[in-house]
Amino acid sequence: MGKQMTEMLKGTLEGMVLAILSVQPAYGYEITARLREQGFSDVVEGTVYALLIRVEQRGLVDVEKVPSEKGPPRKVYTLNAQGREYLEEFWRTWSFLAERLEQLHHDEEE
Amino acid sequence: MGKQMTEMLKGTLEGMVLAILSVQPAYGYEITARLREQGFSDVVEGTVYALLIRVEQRGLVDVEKVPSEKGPPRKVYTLNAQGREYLEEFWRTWSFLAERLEQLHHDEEE
DNA sequence: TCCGCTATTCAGTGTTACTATGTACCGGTA
DNA sequence: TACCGGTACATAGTAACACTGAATAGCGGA
Repeated sequence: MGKQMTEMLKGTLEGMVLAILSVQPAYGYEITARLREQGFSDVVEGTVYALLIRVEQRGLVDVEKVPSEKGPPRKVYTLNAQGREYLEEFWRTWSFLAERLEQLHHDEEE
Repeated sequence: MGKQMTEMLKGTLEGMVLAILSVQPAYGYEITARLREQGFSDVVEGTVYALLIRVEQRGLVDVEKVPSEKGPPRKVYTLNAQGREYLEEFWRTWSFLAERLEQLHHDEEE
């Protein structure tokens, strides 16, 4: 991944993680692995953990410690009602931006 | 506009400005006004000027001073060959991100 | 015992957009 | 002449966020 992607992820990575959590609860290491599998190859643990702490402090997710067979206990995050509201707002913002960008891309090719 | 949009613009605003310049040359004040008209209501001059200086220093645009009837001389920016390459890369990055987000949005609604 | 994988944490850095303010040029008007 | 509003650019300071790099810790297998 390049610098452009790094900058573009600012403001969208958070929404992506919340969207992942809206499908089903997950923990940091797992979320990171999933993102990397989907092509975001240099999203690293540190980034996701910091993000999870932020959304937790803002009250968008609930946390539960679950023991793991393979290592230290996992912190499993669940999207709560406030998080769902915030996620909806995220999609609205994203859609607005995506529409304008589509328009720009289209204009450019004429 | 909210905080979400502010964060999302990091990494996309630059591409948007370059896309505007790829259609036709323009100057800072004009670009700002156009963005604001299109709904990016709190993009301010200072932001765009700083961005234009950055892309100029990276050699993505050419600059020409043009006298104005209504005020101080305008700095008219034109996208050059290197800028076009960079813009193509921007669109590739954007498309990749947009596809994954569409997928996430879709998954979420099942 | 040591290594590799799982899993979390944290201090430090760089980039970017916004805030707030200042400078400067011009035309119109009182 | 003096002032004001609109045009146009510049810049120091701040906040937010993703990445770097390193540390800690638990578990199983060679």
